[in-house]
Formats: sequence, C-alpha cells, structure tokens
Amino acid sequence: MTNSLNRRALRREETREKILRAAVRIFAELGFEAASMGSIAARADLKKALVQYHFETKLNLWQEAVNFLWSELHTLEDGLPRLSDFSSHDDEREILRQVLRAIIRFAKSHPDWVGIMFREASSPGPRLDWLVENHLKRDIEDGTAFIATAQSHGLLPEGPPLQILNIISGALTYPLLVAPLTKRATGINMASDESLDATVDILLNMLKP
Amino acid sequence: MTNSLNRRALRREETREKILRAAVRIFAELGFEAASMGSIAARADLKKALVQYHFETKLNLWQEAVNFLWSELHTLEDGLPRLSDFSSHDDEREILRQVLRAIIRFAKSHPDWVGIMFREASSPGPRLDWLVENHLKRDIEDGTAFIATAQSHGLLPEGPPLQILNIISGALTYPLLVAPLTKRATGINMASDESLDATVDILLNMLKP
DNA sequence: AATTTGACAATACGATCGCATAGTGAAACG
DNA sequence: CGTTTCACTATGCGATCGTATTGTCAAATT
Repeated sequence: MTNSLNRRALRREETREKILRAAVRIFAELGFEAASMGSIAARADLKKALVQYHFETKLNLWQEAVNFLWSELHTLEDGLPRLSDFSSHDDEREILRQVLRAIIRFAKSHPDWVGIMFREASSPGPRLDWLVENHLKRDIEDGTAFIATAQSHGLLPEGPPLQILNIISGALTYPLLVAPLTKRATGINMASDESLDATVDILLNMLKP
Repeated sequence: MTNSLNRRALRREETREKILRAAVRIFAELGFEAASMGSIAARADLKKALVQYHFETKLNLWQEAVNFLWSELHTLEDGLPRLSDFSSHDDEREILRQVLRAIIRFAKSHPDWVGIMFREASSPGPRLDWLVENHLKRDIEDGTAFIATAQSHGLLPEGPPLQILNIISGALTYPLLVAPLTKRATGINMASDESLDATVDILLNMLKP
C-alpha cells in the first residue's frame, strides 16, 4: 500500500463521514420522512447526487447514520465505571451518580441521539424494527442488567428493572429534550451543565433508600 | 333561527371536526413537515381540496388541530382533584397519586397529545413559539404551581419546581412514549393499565420522604 | 319562485421529493 | 506513459407536495 493509494480512500472516507454527520443532525431534527437528501447534502455543503452516490437510498443512509451515531455511543460506554469495580457502599452510590451524569452528558452533547431515539421509538414501523434488532435490544438488555445489579446492591428501589430503567431514562432525557420549550417559556436553560447536574442530584436523592 | 338554518351549519361543524380529528392523528404520527394535506384528507375520508377549503393553509390547520386537542385536555383538568380539597396528610398523598394517574391515563388515551408535544417541543421554531404562547406557558405555570404546593405540603422533595416538574413529566410519559419500542424489544406492553399504574406507584414510592 | 349563498369537487400550477443515467477528470495502476 | 478506476457532477424522470382557481349543486334567503 503506497502513499498515493490512500489519497483517494482517505478522501472517500472524509466525504462519507461528512455526509453521515450531516445526516445524523438532519434526521434527528426533522425525522426520517421530513428529512430530504437535498437538505442533508446542503448541510454537508455537498451536491445531492454525491450523497446518493455514496449511500444509494435514503433508508440506507439513515441506517448508516444510525450506526455511525451508535458507534460514538459505544465509545462512551467503554469509559463508564462499573459497579463491580468498587466495594464500599459509599463508593457504589458515587458510581451510580457518575453513570447517570455520564448518560445525561452524552445525551446533551449528542442531541441527535435523543432526537432519533424519540422520533423512531414512538411509532411502530420497519425502521423501529431495524433499530431494535441492531441496537436497542442490546441497549435495553445492558440497561436492565445494570439496574438489576444496582438493585441487588441496595442502590435502587425494588420493582421490575425494565420499568425502573424507563422511569430513570425518562427523568433524565425529558428535561433535555424539552429544553428548547422550557427556554422559550421561562427563559431558563435546562440544558446547562449546572441544571443537568442538579437534575441528576435531585433524581438520585429520590432514589435513595 | 329556524331548523333548516342549522342544517348547513351543523354539517359544516361535523366536517370540520372530522378533519380536525384526522389532522391531530396524522400530525402526531408524522410530525408537521411529513404530514400532508392529502394524507389528512384520506384519513378523514374526504377530498384534499375540502380540507384546504375549511382551513386554508397547512399551518392554520395545525394550529386549529392543536387548539382542538388542548380543549380536550382542559376538560380533563377540570375533573382533577385539588390538594386544597383535603386536609389530612394521608389524603393528600392519595390525591397526588390520583393526579399522576389521571395524567398518565390521559396521555395513554391521547397518544396524539404526547406525539405532538414531543415532536414540537424538542426543536425551536415558529410552531414551538406559537405553542408556548398559546398553551404551554400556561400549562407550565399551572404545573410548577402544583409542584410547589405539593412541596409545601411535604409531598415532594425539595428543589426547583420546574426541575421536579420535568423529572416527573419525563418519568411518566417516557415509558408510554417508548411503549412501541419496549413491546418490540421485549414483548412486554408497557402501555397496559397495570403497567402504567405500576409506574405511578414506583415513582410515588421514590418521591416519598 | 327567483336569486344568492356556501359546502364541496375538479383541475392545474410550480416546487421539491427520491432516484436513475450519462458523463468528466484526476488519481491509481500495469 | 497509456489505460483503467472511481469520486464526483449534470441533468432529468415521475411522483407528490402545498396552494390557487374555477365550477357545481343543493340549501338558505328574499
């Protein structure tokens, strides 16, 4: 493999990633139907036909964009602390706080993820099926497993892990999702770091004994 | 006003309501951009031009549909119990449970409301501005006032009422919103009455002292 | 009974959608 | 250096979008 051989492949990869980043944003903002190949190309400052060239169909572009987004999510997961890493009860509670904070921070820095999640998860269809099979099934399993572990350590209240997971997920992501609304209605920016940390603290305070 | 005078006016009102019900569903399912005048007309089993005749533009139809939806919401609010109606502490806690259950029940029976809320609240724009000014501002004020009252009665943990409101709202509506996803991934129907009541109970248990 | 009103339909307009096809020109290869 | 590969562009197709215009016919008015 010479140096010049990489020139084209490198440029190709750059272009593809540029398109994917634009696609993730547009899909998250507008939803699948309302997003257009043209608007995605415009966001990436490229021609529409180029997007079509690299990703063929709109559905395929959506899938690749989702894969791209989830790959970033998994890099976060690798950095999360684990409950098994610590022993004392105080440390475990602190780990729970760190995990919740990491989740809400990721959600803040990736509003696209929240947007795509909420838009696709709420109505049945082929895209939800694909999303469940390729990403969400595993995510839910990991999530419920974490909840169950935390419960067995006495960190979370009793109850079906799946329900606890949904309650916590909603409590964490909802304030962030409706931040534009809250900002508009009250002038308060709920997406600030202070607000988000406060949200975690309030929630953790609820979850205590 | 004769009998025959009402014939046309009545039919007009029937047609308008038929269109509005269809519009609410379509807008909630697809979002504003993806929803089309044609699909709304088809859902109402009417011609596209008739929809245009009654509501002029798509934006105007959306606003009227939202007004129609909120008018149903307000009939629910009128039936809600109030904290000031009871005196003993046990009764107050029971009222809180009833209020939360009424909210989640309404959300279940009006998925369109949840859909429109989540779709419009998450991204800034002229429609969000309109929604805030005409409905949400008042809703948020009422909500935070209720939270503050419940806090003063020792029913909810301390903290900014707006944040508590968002946390509770998210914890209640999220499980319902992602019910299609949960159903697909685990086979469990989180939108069942039992699951929803359990969600309220779990949440209330968290909110206790 | 003659006339006006208004709920509704038929049709067309320009714009934009996803997608397909035919090039173009520089980088990679033998 | 001649040839092939391929990232990228130009152009156009049929379908559908929101909207405007005009016509129709029964109900309401005078």
